[in-house]
Order: sequence, then structure tokens, then C-alpha cells
Amino acid sequence: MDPLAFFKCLADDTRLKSLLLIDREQELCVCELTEGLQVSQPKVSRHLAQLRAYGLLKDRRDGQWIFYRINPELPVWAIEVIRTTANNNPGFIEEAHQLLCGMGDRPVRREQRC
Amino acid sequence: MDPLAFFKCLADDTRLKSLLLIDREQELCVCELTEGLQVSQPKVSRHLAQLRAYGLLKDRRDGQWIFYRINPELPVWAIEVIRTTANNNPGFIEEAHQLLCGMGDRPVRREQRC
DNA sequence: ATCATATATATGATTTTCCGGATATATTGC
DNA sequence: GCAATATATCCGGAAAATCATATATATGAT
Repeated sequence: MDPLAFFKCLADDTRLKSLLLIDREQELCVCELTEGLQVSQPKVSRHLAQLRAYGLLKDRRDGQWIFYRINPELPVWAIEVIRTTANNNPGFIEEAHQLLCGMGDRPVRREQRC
Repeated sequence: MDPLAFFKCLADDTRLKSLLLIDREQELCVCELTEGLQVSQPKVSRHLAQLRAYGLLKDRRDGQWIFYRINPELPVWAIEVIRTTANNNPGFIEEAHQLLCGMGDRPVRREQRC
């Protein structure tokens, strides 16, 4: 994992919040992030595709939805950066987390886990 | 320190390498970074000014030179991110560090430390 | 004191990169 | 077939980076 490419992935509001939210919730699908971040579906989809292309996220399909999670093969130092940022900036994703929790009809996990 | 602004500062080759080199060497001036990174003087100067404007670096004048160091008031989590990145990606600044060490006529520190 | 050199900063202009909206297509499930 | 989701692409606009240049300060030599 090239450090520069990694930090470029974190240098966008949608991508950074998506990463922190996904790390907190284990896994999320596009519709959940669309609701939590209050942005358009294509926008979320495009940024998630970028994070996946650079190896930060991994996806799995479960019927209608595709769930994204932190790539377990991501170097430990990169995961540490994400955790450190999340633990020390709780307010950064607080609003998004509230919207996510208050969302109705959230997709049900069928426990495949890739 | 806003996490997004912080990571935008790290999302540039010149800025990221300057930060890691300065963290390793305690403090460096513009001419030393110009040599180590092999980039133009105005380019280094501009990026350092940006890092200082966002609170990541602090400068002190010592005669002819202005030395830059990590802002000691930077939040601990931000410093942790920089250290974690440096410790786990030694090759990222290796070439720059070699050029820096092989540089002749490096400015002498007079131990003011701000 | 003055001149020459080295360093740092500031600015304007150009280029490049990135982001976002809109739209179209494919897949899945009802 | 219909609705929801995901992907891909085009394009316009915004932001950032780079280059070139100019100005200011400090040091050393004449």
C-alpha cells in the first residue's frame, strides 16, 4: 500500500466518512451510506468503487445488496490510521451515524461474510 | 484539527515526504528539503507555507535560514498518524534521506529551538 | 556603507486534477 | 414487467498544483 495513494483516498469527505462508518459498523451497503451521508447514490457508489480499486475496501454481494467492509488484507498500519482517526474524532461521523441508526428498512445481514 | 483538512495536507507527495523527513530530523530548512526531494525551491516553500497555515508545522528563524519542525501543539492522534506512517514505510523517504545526508554545506543549528 | 549572493515569501497565469450532476445500462428480486 | 441497486460514461465547473517571476531579508565581502 503506497502511503501517498492511501492518504489521497482519505482526502475526500465522502470517502473518509464512509471508511470511518464502515469500520464502526463492520459492513454497510450503498443505500445505508446514501442515507447516512445524505448524498446521491451514484456519488456514494463511485467513491466506494475507488476505495475498492485501491484495496481499502472489499465487497460481497448478498442478493439485492452489495456490502462493503474494510479489506482484511489491508496493512496493519493503515488500519491503525483509520482507527486512531475514528477514536479521536467522534464528532466527525456523529451526525451520519444518527441518520444511519434512524433509517427505516435497513437491509438484513444473512451472515455470509465473503 | 479537522481530520479531512489534515489528510488533505498528507495527500501530496512533496508535503507528505517533507513531513516525514522533518519528523525524522527534528527540523529542516527549505534548502535542505529542496536538495533531499529534488524539487524547486518555490515549490517546497509553498507547500511548507501550507503546512504551517494548517498548523502542522512551526517555523523559527535562525539568521539566514528558517527551520521548520512539527508543531508541538499538534493533536497527539495526528502525530501518531505521521509516526505510524513513517515507521511502516521506511522506503518512502529513503532516497530523499540519502540525498539529504550526502548534501554539502548543510546549515548549522545554533540550538535556539523557538 | 554598499554591493553581491543566498534564502524565503508572494503573486499571477497556466495547466492539471478532481469532484459532482446527469444519464444510460445491467443485475437482482418481487 | 417493475422497482431497487450498482456500474459506467460524459461533461462542466471547481480546486489544486506547477511554473515563472518579483520582492524582501540576511549574510559576507569589498
